[in-house]
Amino acid sequence: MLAYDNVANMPIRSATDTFSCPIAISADMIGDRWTLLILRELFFGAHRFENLQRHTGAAPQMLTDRLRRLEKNDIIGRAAYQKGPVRYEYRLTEKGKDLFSILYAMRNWAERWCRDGDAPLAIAYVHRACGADVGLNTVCPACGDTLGYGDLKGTPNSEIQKERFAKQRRRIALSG
Amino acid sequence: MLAYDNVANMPIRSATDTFSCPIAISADMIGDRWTLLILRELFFGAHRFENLQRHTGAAPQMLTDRLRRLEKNDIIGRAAYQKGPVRYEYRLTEKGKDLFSILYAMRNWAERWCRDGDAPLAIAYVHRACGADVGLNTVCPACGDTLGYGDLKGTPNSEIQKERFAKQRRRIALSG
DNA sequence: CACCATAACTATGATAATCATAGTGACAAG
DNA sequence: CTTGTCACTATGATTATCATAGTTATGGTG
Repeated sequence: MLAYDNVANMPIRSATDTFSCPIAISADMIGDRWTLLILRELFFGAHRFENLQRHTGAAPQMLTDRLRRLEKNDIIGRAAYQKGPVRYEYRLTEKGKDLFSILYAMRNWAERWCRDGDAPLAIAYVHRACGADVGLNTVCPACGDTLGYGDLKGTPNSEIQKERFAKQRRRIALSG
Repeated sequence: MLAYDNVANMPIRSATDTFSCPIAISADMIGDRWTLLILRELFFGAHRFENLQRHTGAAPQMLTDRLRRLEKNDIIGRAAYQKGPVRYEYRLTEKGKDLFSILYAMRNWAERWCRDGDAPLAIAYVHRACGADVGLNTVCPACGDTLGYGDLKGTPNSEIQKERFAKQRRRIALSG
């Protein structure tokens, strides 16, 4: 990758000044735990406040704050899905959908480096277009297509899912 | 992508329980602004405490804390580069180098969606192996190779760099 | 009409993280 | 024997996040 000519003599940057660096810009917009978990849930099909809260574990003001920021940055849109008591849902914009590549890279990295031994993948993805298991690749190993939002169909590993629910039950039992 | 069967009835998760979700694991390890900026700097060739501080703008305890965490997660290693007064430097492990795909995806996304009009890219990357400009692709548009750590050579846009230095000087002038 | 349920939040007070700034320790050079 | 370098620690103020409870608007049930 790029190397600085003279690292020592580069000027000091302030934390808030992103200086047009694209990584700093991305980090400002989505570089925090809650935002990433919210985005994961939006990609997985949860669109309502309550469900986002449920699946991420975020406190309501945390969620409100992060949703507002995402909306301000045009990553998600907020729209009423019913009148009566007016209720809103959140959906990824095109700009938001394109964050898929980042989330997918995060998933691939963690599955590659943070799995115990030869445990199965948490979620196996199949390329919709050709039916091939994509494994941990960014490009379909069968047909060579690049993989973006909507190109994959995921099936969570059933053992891991069972574990999830078991843990969940245990915690509720202990705390209740 | 995957859709929940019944989003509403999924159990509540706690914030600290990652439930083997690879995105939650990645988010825990690198999902914060400072960590991402530090990683950027490590990829760009800054390895010493002072330079990381200088380029990220992080306060020293912030930097210390993040470096310790990254070390604990085996993303970076700490090694003495001189005796005399013993001084340490930080370098990416193999696990750390593989984070390139995430940082590169973040760069691509921001350059695609957060640039004013037809402004040039902040940094142009060339595929070392074949010499082609890779643009904003994850796969070399000329030879089709996937692009990983070390495969690219970056050249910062000189106008943007000039702007950086100008802004820097202004801020120093104002605050001093 | 009273009462409960649902969903998208807001309010509150305690705890934890982050901030800017200053200081420390180990040495080397002048 | 003072000054400079570099990798940190210490400190006290500010800000963010936490768990929990409450609010608002409505629809359905008895």
